[in-house]
Amino acid sequence: MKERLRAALRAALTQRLGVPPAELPDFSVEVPNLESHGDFATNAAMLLAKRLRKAPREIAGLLGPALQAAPEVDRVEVAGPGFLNVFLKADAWRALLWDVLAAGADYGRSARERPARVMVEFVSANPTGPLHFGHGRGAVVGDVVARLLAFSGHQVQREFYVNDAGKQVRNLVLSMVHWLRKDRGLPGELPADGYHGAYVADLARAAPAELTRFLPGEPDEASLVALERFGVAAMLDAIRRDLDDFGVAMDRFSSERELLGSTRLAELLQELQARGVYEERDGARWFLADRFGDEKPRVLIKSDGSHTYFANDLAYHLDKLRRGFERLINVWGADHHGYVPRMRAALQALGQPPEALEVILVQMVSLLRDGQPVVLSKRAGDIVTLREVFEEVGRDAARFFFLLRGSDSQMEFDLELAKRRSMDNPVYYVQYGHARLCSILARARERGLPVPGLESRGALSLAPLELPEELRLVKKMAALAEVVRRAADSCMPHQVVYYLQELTADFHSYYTTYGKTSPILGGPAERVAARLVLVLALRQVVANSLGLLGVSAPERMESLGAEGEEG
RNA sequence: GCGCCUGUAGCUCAGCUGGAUAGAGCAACGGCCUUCUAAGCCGUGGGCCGCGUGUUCGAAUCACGCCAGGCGCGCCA
Repeated sequence: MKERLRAALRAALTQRLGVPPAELPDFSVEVPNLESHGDFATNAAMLLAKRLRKAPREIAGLLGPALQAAPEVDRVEVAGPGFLNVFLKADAWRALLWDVLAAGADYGRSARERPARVMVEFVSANPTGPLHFGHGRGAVVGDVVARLLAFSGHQVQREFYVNDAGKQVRNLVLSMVHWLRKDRGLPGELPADGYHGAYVADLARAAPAELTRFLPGEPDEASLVALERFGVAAMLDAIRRDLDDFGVAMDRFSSERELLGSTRLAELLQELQARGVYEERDGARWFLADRFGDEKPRVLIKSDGSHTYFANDLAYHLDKLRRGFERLINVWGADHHGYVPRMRAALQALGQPPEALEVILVQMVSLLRDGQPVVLSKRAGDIVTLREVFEEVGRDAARFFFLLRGSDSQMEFDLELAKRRSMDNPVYYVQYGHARLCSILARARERGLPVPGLESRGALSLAPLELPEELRLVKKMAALAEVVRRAADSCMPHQVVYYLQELTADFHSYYTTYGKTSPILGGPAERVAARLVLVLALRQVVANSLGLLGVSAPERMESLGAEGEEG
């Protein structure tokens, strides 16, 4: 509808006001904040005031009739400084309910004229331990951004980059060796950057005997590598399980080590060399990143001949582009932000579009228990794992909480609050909306009331839906596709959360306001039928939205009991 | 010192690419359950949108400068 109004405005501007098509202003067509300002409003007249040397309201008066021509339009008003407010006929809105039922689980999905091939790389935690609490936010944000992109018509691939080649995995295996020796009473110390957690000892003890034959001696390189592979594989398995149980899917785990084995890096270095942006200094090899907007040159090959993490990661990003992905979305912790200009510089230096790389920087999450920060001692190796958190508060609540704030705001995650089954907890509010809708339908069937389906389209009139609250709900449902597209394009999944909260709030309000005077299942049969169509459509929209967040849509929720201190 | 993020109600945060009278939840206070789940609803109070200048028909939103908090500035990952 928005697009049709836009087209009508463009036509009116060129034909009635003689504005050349090339000089059309970039006017808006928006849903206004106030309902009295119509279903849609445009600022076109104000933008043209200067050029046409006319008062905005006068121009608006000329444009109005053009919009009026559309069959869905009820009336058009000139308002305020020169806004055009467009009101649609109620019937035009009501018809949308059938569209919702027809589309079902696909309602809100968009098709793109030109879908982009998008890679979302996220989590990418070192395979040296289980996912900890801090990984949760990036995991959910990446997961939902991927869902949103796919639902809004793009082709999406999700990947986890496995840093299985560097110093960290070496620290892991050395830590394992330390624990093995300790078990046997052999001398030795944990390496300075070693891993303290008890899980490392468990991991070491789980190693098959043939991998620990070097004991009681010191391991040679081959033994170390073998044990390292074992440790990494086991940790990666644990990470996969954590993600799986948290509702986060990956299409592929890309191994840094395997990528190293390919010739990508060598080619890349040659290419940089050929372009004259690669130099040797002090025994190391540098990429002259400062020529491409970064602060300073960056080392690719260290003086000991090993690669920096950056070198390998750059090879990986190039690999993504070669595999045909046009948009590379990475979800990184905000502490890695300094890395962005470096990667962009390198892509640019290699003749790739630097803007292909989009980085979602997620800010820190502080963990609270009952309002007090949870203090963690890194030295003692105590970490709060992601699994502990979602097992404590529940997967739905954990996911919802991580999505509750924009990625670039730091946030607090209060365990007690997330667990609380009360009004403070927004996830239950939304889920309860869905359960309530289901319960109305169940009650209707119990009472033997016919629940209309799509087959009633055409036969059943929706005209009895005349309450302002009912029309408001329909209008909000109409916005889903645009909300999803917007959230996807801007990588802001929290927008869907807010949408969902508004939608369910409108429903709860409608339900309660009329619960006594005009209950959904009361009154004339035609009205009940029409309202059941509204309920069916609402349930679909709520379910689809929850689905996009990876949060379950329960059909019923256990009642807490009104007189409940218990529980 | 330089760079990135943030600063909006008592608290936690929305506010889309500049639009009309700045919103939500929680907290506080007052109401609503014989009838579709009260995990709900209705109402009241609460604001220098960090500060200042600029851009323009119009700024919480854009630009610049300050102030405050967080993070980063390795031949670490």
